[in-house]
Amino acid sequence: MSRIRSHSEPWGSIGERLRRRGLRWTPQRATVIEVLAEGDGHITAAQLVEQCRARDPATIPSTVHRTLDVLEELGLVRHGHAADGHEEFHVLPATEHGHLHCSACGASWEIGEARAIAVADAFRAADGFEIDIGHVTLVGLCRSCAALGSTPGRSD
Amino acid sequence: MSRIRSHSEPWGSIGERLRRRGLRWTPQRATVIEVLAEGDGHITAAQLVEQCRARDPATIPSTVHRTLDVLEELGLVRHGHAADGHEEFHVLPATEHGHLHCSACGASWEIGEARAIAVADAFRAADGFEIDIGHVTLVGLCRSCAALGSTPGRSD
DNA sequence: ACCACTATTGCAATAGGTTGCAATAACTAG
DNA sequence: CTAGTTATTGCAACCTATTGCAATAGTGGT
Repeated sequence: MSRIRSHSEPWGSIGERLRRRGLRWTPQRATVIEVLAEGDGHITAAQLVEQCRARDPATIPSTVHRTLDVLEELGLVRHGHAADGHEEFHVLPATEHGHLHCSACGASWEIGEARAIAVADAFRAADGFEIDIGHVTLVGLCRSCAALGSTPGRSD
Repeated sequence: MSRIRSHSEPWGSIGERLRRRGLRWTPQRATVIEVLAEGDGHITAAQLVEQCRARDPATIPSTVHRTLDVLEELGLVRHGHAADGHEEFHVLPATEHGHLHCSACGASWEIGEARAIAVADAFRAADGFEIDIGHVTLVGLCRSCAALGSTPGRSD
């Protein structure tokens, strides 16, 4: 059995998947993937570099970035953008979901699959647009900040 | 009458508005505002720097960025994020609107006030979230790319 | 008109991420 | 198991955007 907590199935055979495409299985990539497999499915490149360094102090940022590019091509991660526009990565498999950010109190949270699909359906019906709801973090005011009449800040 | 094409009213008295707040009216700020007032209401900081240089080759990027911060505090511009997360500025006054970007063909376009309000209403009703629809560019597949079964690229 | 005050500028230094390239090492074939 | 091929790495140079600070120059008061 796998020793990793989650997403265990698709991660186990990555070495083979890489080799089948003429790519290579390296210790650096193994480190990146270990960290990704143990995380909660959301991570920024900077956080990933930091966590890789905990395992291998020789970790080089550019290698991590390039590994993420490769993993995205393989379909194992997808990048999105946080409220401030910075790149963040979603580790797959993940259910369809979205991110909301309150620009007044700075809170961020997710909307579940049902809501995400409802939003996507609404766009598809109205514009014929097949929205990738998870790609960007939607910004606005949360219920309580809106009720308080808070003004949007510049948290991003 | 004003010589500028659009947004003429709020821009005329900026010098006074700045001074009333203890801020100053400088030639550099005048250059930035001239360019903003003549544009179409959407601009990135880099584009703004470039256009300011056409008028004043001595334009310094950091000055432009800081001027934009001031104008945002005054409520004359609002920043948002393009599909790739880069900052872009909306010149006010502007009607509520949103931006869509197709990750397959790279096209970007706007959704009008009616659709923007409909989206905002839907979020308010479902989540109590007061979405700032114009803040981020929504990414996905346009009608024709979706119909062709295009795969999302990495244009961002 | 001048002065004092201080917001603003311009520059230099910094930070963060990206890119080019020679050296390394993973992989495949024999 | 060995050797050749070439993907990948690590480093350094680079680029864009941000920040600190001394010098400059708008402003309001006299």
